[in-house]
Amino acid sequence: MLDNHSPPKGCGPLLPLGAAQTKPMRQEIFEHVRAAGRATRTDVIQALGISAGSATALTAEMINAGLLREVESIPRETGRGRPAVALEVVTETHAVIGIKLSEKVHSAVLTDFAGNTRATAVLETLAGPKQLDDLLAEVGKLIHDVLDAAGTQLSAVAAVGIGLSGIVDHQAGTVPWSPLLAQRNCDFATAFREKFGLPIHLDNDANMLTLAELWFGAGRAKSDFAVVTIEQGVGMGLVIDNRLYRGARGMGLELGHTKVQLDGALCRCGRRGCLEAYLADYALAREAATALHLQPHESQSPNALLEALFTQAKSGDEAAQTIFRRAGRYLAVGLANIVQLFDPALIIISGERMQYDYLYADEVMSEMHRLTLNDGRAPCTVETHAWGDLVWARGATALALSAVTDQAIANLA
Amino acid sequence: MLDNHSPPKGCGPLLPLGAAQTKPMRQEIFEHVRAAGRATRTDVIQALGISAGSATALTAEMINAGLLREVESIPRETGRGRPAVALEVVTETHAVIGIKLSEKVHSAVLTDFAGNTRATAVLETLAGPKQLDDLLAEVGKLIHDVLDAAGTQLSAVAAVGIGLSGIVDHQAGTVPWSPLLAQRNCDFATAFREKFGLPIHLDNDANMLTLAELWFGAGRAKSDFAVVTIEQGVGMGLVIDNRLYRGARGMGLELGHTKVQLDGALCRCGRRGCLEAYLADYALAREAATALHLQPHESQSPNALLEALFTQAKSGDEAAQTIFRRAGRYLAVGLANIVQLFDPALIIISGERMQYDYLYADEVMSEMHRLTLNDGRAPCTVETHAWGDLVWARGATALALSAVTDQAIANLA
DNA sequence: ACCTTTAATTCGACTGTTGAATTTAATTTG
DNA sequence: CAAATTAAATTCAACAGTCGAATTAAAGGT
Repeated sequence: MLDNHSPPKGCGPLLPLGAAQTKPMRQEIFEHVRAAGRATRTDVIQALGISAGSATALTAEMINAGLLREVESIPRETGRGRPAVALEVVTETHAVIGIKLSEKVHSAVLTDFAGNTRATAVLETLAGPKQLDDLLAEVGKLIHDVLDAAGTQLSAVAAVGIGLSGIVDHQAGTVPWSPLLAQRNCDFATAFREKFGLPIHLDNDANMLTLAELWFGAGRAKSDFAVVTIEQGVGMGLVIDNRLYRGARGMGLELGHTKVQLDGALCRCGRRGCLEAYLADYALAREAATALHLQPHESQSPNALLEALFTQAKSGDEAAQTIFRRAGRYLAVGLANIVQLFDPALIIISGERMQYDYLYADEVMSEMHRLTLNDGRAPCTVETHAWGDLVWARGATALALSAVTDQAIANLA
Repeated sequence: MLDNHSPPKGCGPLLPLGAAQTKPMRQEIFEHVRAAGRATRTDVIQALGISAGSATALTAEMINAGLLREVESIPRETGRGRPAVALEVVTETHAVIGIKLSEKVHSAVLTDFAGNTRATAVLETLAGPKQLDDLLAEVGKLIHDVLDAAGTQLSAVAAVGIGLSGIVDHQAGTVPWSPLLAQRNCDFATAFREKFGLPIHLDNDANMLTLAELWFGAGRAKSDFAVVTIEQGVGMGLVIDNRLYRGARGMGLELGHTKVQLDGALCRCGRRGCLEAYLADYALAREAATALHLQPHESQSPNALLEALFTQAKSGDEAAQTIFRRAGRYLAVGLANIVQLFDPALIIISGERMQYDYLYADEVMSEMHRLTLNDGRAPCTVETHAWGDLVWARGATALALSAVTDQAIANLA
């Protein structure tokens, strides 16, 4: 019957599930109010499916703690019964700063606790890798400027979020590699904390942009979507079940370095056939010289080169058009692969390069749909956002904001 | 100051997080005992970090309910203090059947509540699409056989899990498309329930295999890993945080139809450049005829063709070798893309085709590592398992088993 | 026989939540 | 204008889940 001498080896996963992802109810209420901008207790009760008793107790607690407040003037509507009192986030309690660092320009946004932008700042800078100290000095300048613009001081800031391109370890706060930094494996977070004495949250720029979409943009109403950025490189962010997915080992999702062609075009990373080697600025620029019949020594800035290429293509030049057309086709491949692997309901394409409409042309979309299986289901929607750097910085505020929120709620208990 | 007349639009995700993923503690205890095969209360306390009081109360409750039992004969070890009493799952309470349906042979496994295989059955069948009723008749035969072999009857079975290739909607229990079924959009689950009156859990075969690895195989100790299968098609399963990830819209992860070549080889799906068009059986077979200098009318079974091709390649034939070499290189591309996008700690390659060692050759692995960025981190491990159909069926039992477990625990409260 | 050690149990306390009854604040109606 | 009506918010007893300190249980060591 039962053999006690050979103990069973068992079955099922040996590791426990990731730590409880159930937020305390206080936090869910708070976040619902913030997400709605304003909400009555009844709204909260219905949206979260909680009891009225809990709503009263927990909102009272948070009002008491200065996180929420009742809105004085009720936007009076006709209706019987006791009028509902709207709640809103007390915006003044915590401010956060979000910063996007990039090669030529840094940007910063200061938002209040409700996510409203209070001030912005921009800092032109020299391209090329820098020493960590120099980069932090630029960050200091930015913070100073944005505080100035907001009429506040550093002590009012609860946390800072920073996004930069490259390989960023969000959890550790380190930067294994970035085009902005001369050193490898920078301990960015520690250096920042020493210099500014503020909580810091780092992530790569694609994740920042994805957070911006999740918190402020088209992703707010979607629980699963992907964001693709095409600029200096090709980046990607993914939201699964309303959370930013950072990959199993905390590494970014390197869409730009997925292979779309064996022995294909040469990529910055030294490998061949990466998607980015067909789409990124440098990939177009290096073919542009040929199409524009420039001599090798007639150098221009990459941006000017791309501009010229674009006007050339628009005016009907075959060589210029074929560059964009090929880029578009590979973009379609990249998007199709995302659809096949993640099956998101929405893909958002973003980045300054989106002004070149070859990228969101109908041809690209239809090519993408041709390349994907879709058994009768609604095809994946693709949206294009040609947003500026400030949006990335706002995404960085979202990172800081959510950490500050977690902390503020935890302090209640 | 505060402008009450233009209500804030808010920020942050609008949708709540997915339903609570926190299992009741009873269930965590039960699953830990089952995963360990046998565990004392103290083991449980340490592993789950719970209090001794809870352990006593909850194990007592489950012992009382007949889910767990104390193991009589303690495997006596030297040591002081009160000896710990091991707990184990009461295996007899629930049995489940797992079934893998495929083109030429179906297999079934009957396991007890602890996941031990009690009996197996295999049924040869004709290839080609069938009517749902005919397929269900074959399922009936299989169930009958496996019950016979186990010496039980249908009433002892708590649930059935079935895996089949194609596009399977796990949640709805429907099969939008499968090579096994002549109809599209079969409501398989409903038909099954009507015929057998048993709870049924459907999924595609790649997910079944992935579950098998998670419950019984190399994935048990990993929280994040990918499984790639190469057989008639190329399939993929993904475990994120100890859970099977089914894609944002519940569709499988169609690795086989990711594009690795613009305008590439023709795929079964009618599109060009799909990974599967370079790797799957039919892809190799259609080039095999050329390499083996067969006339078009000299048809063989695909399997025989592949065998012949393989021996030809081994004996040094260039044409045959180049077929395998190309397949291997594209496999490397596919694996590299998985690594870039998901960054798993482990990839398991599985399937009968693994007997052809071109696929797990060192060359393929090193090509894959060449194709991936890895900034100083440990490269992704790749394991190869050439397991038979019964493992897939065992994966199907895992699906049924976890559902039955959820139910049994829920019934306690 | 008595101490030490380890396992398991008991039980009071605490937390987070619910739900019914109640209070509050408005509108509508006789 | 007072009473009825309606809806929002509050109060409060109850309950499930969990913890932790004290206790009991079962062994070995001295």
